[in-house]
Amino acid sequence: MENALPALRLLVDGLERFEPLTVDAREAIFQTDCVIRSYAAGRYVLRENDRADFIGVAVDGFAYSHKQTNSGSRQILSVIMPGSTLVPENIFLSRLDCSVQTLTAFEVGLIPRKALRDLTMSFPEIATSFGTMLALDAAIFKEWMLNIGRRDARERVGHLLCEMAVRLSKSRSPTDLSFNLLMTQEQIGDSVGLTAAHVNRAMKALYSEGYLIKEKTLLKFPQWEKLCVMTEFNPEYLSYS
Amino acid sequence: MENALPALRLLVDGLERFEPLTVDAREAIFQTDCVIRSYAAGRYVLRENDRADFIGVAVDGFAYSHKQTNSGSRQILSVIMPGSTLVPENIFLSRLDCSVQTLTAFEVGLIPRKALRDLTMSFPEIATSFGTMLALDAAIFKEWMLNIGRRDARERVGHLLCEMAVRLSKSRSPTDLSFNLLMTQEQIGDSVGLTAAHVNRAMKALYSEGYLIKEKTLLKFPQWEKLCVMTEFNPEYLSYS
DNA sequence: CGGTGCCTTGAGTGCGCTCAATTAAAGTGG
DNA sequence: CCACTTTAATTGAGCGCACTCAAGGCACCG
Repeated sequence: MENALPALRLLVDGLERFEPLTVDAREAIFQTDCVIRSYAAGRYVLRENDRADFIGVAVDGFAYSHKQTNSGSRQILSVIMPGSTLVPENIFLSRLDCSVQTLTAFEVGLIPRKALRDLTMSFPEIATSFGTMLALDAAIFKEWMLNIGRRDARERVGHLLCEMAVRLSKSRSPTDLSFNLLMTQEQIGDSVGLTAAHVNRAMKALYSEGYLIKEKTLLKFPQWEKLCVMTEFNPEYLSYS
Repeated sequence: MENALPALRLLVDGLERFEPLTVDAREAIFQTDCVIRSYAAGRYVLRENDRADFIGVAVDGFAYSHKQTNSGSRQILSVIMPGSTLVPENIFLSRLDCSVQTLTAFEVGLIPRKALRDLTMSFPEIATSFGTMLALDAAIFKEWMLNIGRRDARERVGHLLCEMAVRLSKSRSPTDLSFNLLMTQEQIGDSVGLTAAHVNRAMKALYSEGYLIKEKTLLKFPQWEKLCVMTEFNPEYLSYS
């Protein structure tokens, strides 16, 4: 498998975000089975209620997890970017509580869940690292609940865009916060509990107030600080120490 | 400390919800320092941004975790009931990403975070159990996001009440789903992203449609199944296997 | 028996929704 | 490279759900 090693390296990097693993633990992860699978944009990678037999690590491309209402309206729960573990909760639970769908062409490394479970039992540091990963994800969930439940449209959309900018910048220069916005306005709406039409109006306002500039798909933040104040975005929750 | 042992027992029960701990692990937890602290209704137990030096286990009474907007509006993130670990994320993170405030008179067992961290490193099963606990909490967060973002007022309130009924029944008879509703309508509103006034109207509708009956604080569900259908409540997410 | 907190209700407003039409952009195949 | 198709963005008109603000009722508590 061509990309199996990079996938495992991404997983290890993710786990070591706060505390380095021991050499043995790292080695054990690299010995793990890992199959690469590719998806076109818009495809399902995981489906709610399926059994969690594999844990995915995003190697390339973007995706999102979501839940749906019977009437068909959708709530996006998280945005998955390269290096993200897909629904890390499923290391500990055997059934999926949400679906994952691709946003772009997407490549995942799939690791058998059982293998990872066994590793958590042999290496407490690995279990703890996964715990930290879950806790960080939960911090984002909480911020999203506040965002969806208690902010108005402009603030919601702005806040989401700030979060994505910071999350994407971790892998790049921390001063240039521009990024390629790959979500449609409908998907943005599904992330923040709004309609596509209203996301459009909110973004129009953000453009005209000078908070955002868009060139093709590249989104720039000419007044980053001011936007953070307006949307009450404080990046700390993305990396609680 | 009078109630230290019951508090630790509750913690062990919580951790063993899916998989039994080994005797050694259980024993190690019981050896842990645990201080009981009591709070009156309406008091803060934990404050956002404080350092997480202790992990709390709810022994008696109810509380909730929340985040606030600068303008003062509040989003409740979770309802804490006897046996709940207060913000289990904080075993893995050293800073609090939300506050905890009591709903009623409240008693917690406080365990030094460092002691629990050390246990997770000595007993991988404990780390894994905490991971499962986080994953179960995350499943509730996700359902709440869907609830807040994509359902109307009546469904939101009904869904929350169904969830509370089931969560409370775990410790009692699973057929009698009635329970003492201790949240004010304002707090319900802060849980589901509505105003107190509108929660009132939604509940009025639920009463008049025969979905709910309230005697004093006791809330009954005369048409449980129908209410579950209406609110799309499916208790599976509370105990994903 | 007055106080205090919560519930209840009304009137009026507005934010975000719905639905539909139009424009723009991105693919796609010849 | 251009017609054709598809998908996304944009905008308007009108509606309605939930909000705001305020008043009144009720229950519990000292």
